[in-house]
Amino acid sequence: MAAHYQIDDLDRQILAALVDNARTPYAELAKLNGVSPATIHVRVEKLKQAGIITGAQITLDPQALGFDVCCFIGINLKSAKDYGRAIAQLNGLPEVTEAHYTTGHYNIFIKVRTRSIEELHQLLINRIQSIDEIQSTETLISLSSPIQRQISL
Amino acid sequence: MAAHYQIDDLDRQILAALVDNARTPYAELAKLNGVSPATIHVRVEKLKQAGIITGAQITLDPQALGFDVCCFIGINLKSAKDYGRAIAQLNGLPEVTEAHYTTGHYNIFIKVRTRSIEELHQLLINRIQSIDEIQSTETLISLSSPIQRQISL
DNA sequence: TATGAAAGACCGCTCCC
DNA sequence: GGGAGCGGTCTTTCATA
Repeated sequence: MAAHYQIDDLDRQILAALVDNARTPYAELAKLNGVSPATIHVRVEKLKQAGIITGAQITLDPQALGFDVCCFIGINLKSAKDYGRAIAQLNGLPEVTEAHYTTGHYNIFIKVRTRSIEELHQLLINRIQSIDEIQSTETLISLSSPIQRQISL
Repeated sequence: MAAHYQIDDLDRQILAALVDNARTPYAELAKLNGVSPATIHVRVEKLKQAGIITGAQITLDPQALGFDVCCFIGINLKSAKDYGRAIAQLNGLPEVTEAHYTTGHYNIFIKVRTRSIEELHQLLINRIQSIDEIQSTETLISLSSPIQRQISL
């Protein structure tokens, strides 16, 4: 992990291509950048060891799986020191895909996906607002997500 | 895209494994589930055609790349009908990794990554608050992200 | 130390049962 | 859904500057 590895233009090109499609053949990357496949391989290994590339995932379309509702929930705790316990409970809810400890209006900010508004309703009442450490919640429903991407370089 | 394809346990196992590691060999998936590699292949193709698997990405560690600051910004527009133009401008900012059209306190809700607080400051003043259609913004800085995952099945 | 070229192993794809 | 063969890709090794 250590210090930030200084990436160059070639690294940037490789990352951009692999973020777009993790299965891009090294030969293609090599041709696009005018280097040999071995060079691509060396660079990818370096990026992995630098901790920049953390893995490869397939991407799922939540809507195709029936998860039509995406929303953010701002959470206020009764006491800021309850943070750890609250997170542990939220972690047990598969619908929660992100949780952040934030400054600003809320103590914790989470992203949630459910199959329907009804399911969101039940989740909120039965599983989230019932967590002892939570004082109040505020829900922002995402009606559409026009931007969704990884950091660009 | 059409109707939701009904996935079974085998599909779920495959998806879970490939979300964890997109390079998991089909032979391994086959052995784990007591079926043949060809069956895995058929299932993966089916999931792709159903639009459930949308692709494969490498995952980047923003911090290893020097992007240490993650925050959410709630945006209120002067007029809700300016939505499209505001999104178009936000789309031009590489630091913006998500944008949602939301109900609740804000019209638009975005996720942003910068290398430093200073960079966030500049981004806010010079590139975001300077967008004509935007009336006001509210920033929530993420101090840590204890949960970060795709939907589980 | 980083690159270029080539050979080997592995995986995924396609046929047929 | 299972099994075998082909093609392609990744990986490794060696040579080079």
